[in-house]
Amino acid sequence: MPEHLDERAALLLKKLVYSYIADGQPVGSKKLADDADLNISSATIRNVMSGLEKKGLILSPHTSAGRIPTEQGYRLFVDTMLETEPLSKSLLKRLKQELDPDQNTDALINHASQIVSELTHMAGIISVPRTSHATLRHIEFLPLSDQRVLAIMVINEREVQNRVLHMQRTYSPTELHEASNFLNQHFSGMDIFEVRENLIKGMQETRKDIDSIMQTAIEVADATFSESLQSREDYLVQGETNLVKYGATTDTAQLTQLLGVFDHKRELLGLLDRCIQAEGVKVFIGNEAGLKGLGDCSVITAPYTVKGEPLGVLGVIGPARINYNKVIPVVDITAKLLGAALSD
Amino acid sequence: MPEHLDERAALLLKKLVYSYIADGQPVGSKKLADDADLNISSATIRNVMSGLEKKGLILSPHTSAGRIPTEQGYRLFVDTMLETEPLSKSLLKRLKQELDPDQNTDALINHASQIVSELTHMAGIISVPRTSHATLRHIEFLPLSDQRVLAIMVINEREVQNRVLHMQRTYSPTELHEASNFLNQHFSGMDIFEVRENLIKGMQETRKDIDSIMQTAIEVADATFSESLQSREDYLVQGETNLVKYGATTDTAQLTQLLGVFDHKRELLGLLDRCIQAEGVKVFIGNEAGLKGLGDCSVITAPYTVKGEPLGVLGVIGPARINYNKVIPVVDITAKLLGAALSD
DNA sequence: GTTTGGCACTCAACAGAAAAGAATGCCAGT
DNA sequence: ACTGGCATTCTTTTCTGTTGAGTGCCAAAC
Repeated sequence: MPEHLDERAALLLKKLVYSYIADGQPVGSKKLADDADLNISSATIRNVMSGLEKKGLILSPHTSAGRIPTEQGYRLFVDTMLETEPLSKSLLKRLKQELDPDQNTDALINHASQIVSELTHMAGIISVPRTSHATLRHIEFLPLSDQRVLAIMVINEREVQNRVLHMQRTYSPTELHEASNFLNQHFSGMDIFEVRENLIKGMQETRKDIDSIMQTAIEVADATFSESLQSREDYLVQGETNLVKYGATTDTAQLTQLLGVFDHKRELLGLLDRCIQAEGVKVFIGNEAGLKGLGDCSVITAPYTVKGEPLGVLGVIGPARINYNKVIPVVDITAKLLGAALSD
Repeated sequence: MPEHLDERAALLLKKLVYSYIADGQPVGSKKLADDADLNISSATIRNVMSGLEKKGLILSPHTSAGRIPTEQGYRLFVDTMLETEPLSKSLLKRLKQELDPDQNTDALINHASQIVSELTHMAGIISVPRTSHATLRHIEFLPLSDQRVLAIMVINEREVQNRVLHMQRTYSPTELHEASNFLNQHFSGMDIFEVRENLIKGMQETRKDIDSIMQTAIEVADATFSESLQSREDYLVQGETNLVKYGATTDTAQLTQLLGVFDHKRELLGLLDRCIQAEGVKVFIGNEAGLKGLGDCSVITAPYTVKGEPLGVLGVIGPARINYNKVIPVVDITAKLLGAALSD
């Protein structure tokens, strides 16, 4: 459809989108004609606009209103005529400060989504990193009351996880201590999957003549890993309330529908998952995202990578009528900084 | 002011509140007269109502509308004529399941606030437990790159915290290992404040002839504690979006104002703090809470205790027009279960 | 042949005015 | 002490006319 667009038509569309983003008001021919840059009359603009409307790039909500961009209009705008503004120095500084590498993974993830939500006034979403290649760094067991054991694992250098385990019998402190020693000596630095496999193999092969330390280690460690390996696929939403504050004009019904999107975890996760492979920023406009209830909304995502490996996706979600110029770089840079912070 | 209320007047107020909670519509004399239970005419009801209005318990938004309860009306209702419904068995079961003691503190806190938010369709708030008497259970240091050290602490039997520390120099793995051993041997079971004091004393007294292990231990541990002791006073809000979905009628301006309350952390924290001492459920109606922007809203809180010691406060916040009968028990029971789960 | 000014037309948004409806307050009767 | 009735008061709704923004089209101008 978008057979090559007239240069002037393109410029007009651009101006229109900018104007609509700024005001939120449908843009009429007169308003565009008043723009000092272009010296053409409103009548001419009307002609061009009518062409744009035929191509499905803009539409008028009703007869006597101006035009607003359609989904495809936004699309074309974002694809071909977007001029992103570089971040201000102060902002960049703040971002770097906030994403200080001296934090554990969870805190980083949290801060990242929080900060984009705050800066863009949209809702921030972030998928937690999939621990695809989790290497065991350190493990420790502590006895609790009632046949329960507290397991603490350090994975991938930095990430600390802990679980409360229900065991079959009571273990003494020394028993547990020796077990963790054993595991740390033999398996530290190995991939967590390998560790598990090794443990299972060890259990089957030498069922009998296994010494009691290793026996303990295997039992407790197996319980730990089997719990922790279950898919940690998840995401985090922050600043939903921005949507309320921002889209003050939109009616409540639409708002509830939008917020309802977050209740369907799976779909949103699917979307994020699809973005993880793509490099750089992706912009979904309106129904492109394939989510119900997202009419007139945009989703902007960027994967964050550690050493070239995409770990997860950072993004924002909000009304289609947003300042793409500013939001896109924010998401982009934040994702990059997050990746850097995580890889440190 | 509430000089003893006529028995009939009280009944009427009760019916009125129920009706208003159910419909959200101002209640007229006719509607109450239609109630089969009371065989009095609407005219009589009007007389009684006029009395109630003089006492400031109800008011009419405008001349030709019915009456709605005032803050004091709600207050009286909650104080003297509330008949809480016991929780359904299935609900209780679900609550117990969700608040399974085999989780770490953070998860429990999270689940608790999530579940009350979900069940009550209000926003859930919960203050994280103040670690007033934090006894050190176990501590572990792991070296990271670049003079950084990962410190892992187990406090109060169950709670795991970790920090990334920036040290003055690089420490070797064995050095750190010995340091943690030293600390575990000498200070395990002590209050964390005491540990810190002891360390400082040790540092001052034996500045010179200290052996290198203890030196390391002191340095690293001091860094850890000084970071971790900073007030962990904080709270968590969950399900703010419920407020949007629920109060569909209210206009956006009021909504934004309400959501703005969560931006003033301090005030809300103050409120929660005040509740921690009170036993049992507390209900704040409207401006009683002393928060700006909370007109027409209620806050319902209940402290959760472990072994009689109040640790924090669980609550919900939402429109004044809520089903107190159901919400109060939910908050109550959840707080109790949470306490039980935490003390296990 | 592109651009422009002019003009008729459409339709949301606004503002009154009128009508409808819901409750109340009061009063007189039971 | 209750009750039914009635005038009164206001909101809510509906209708109506008016205004103004913006379009589409056409014929003239460049």
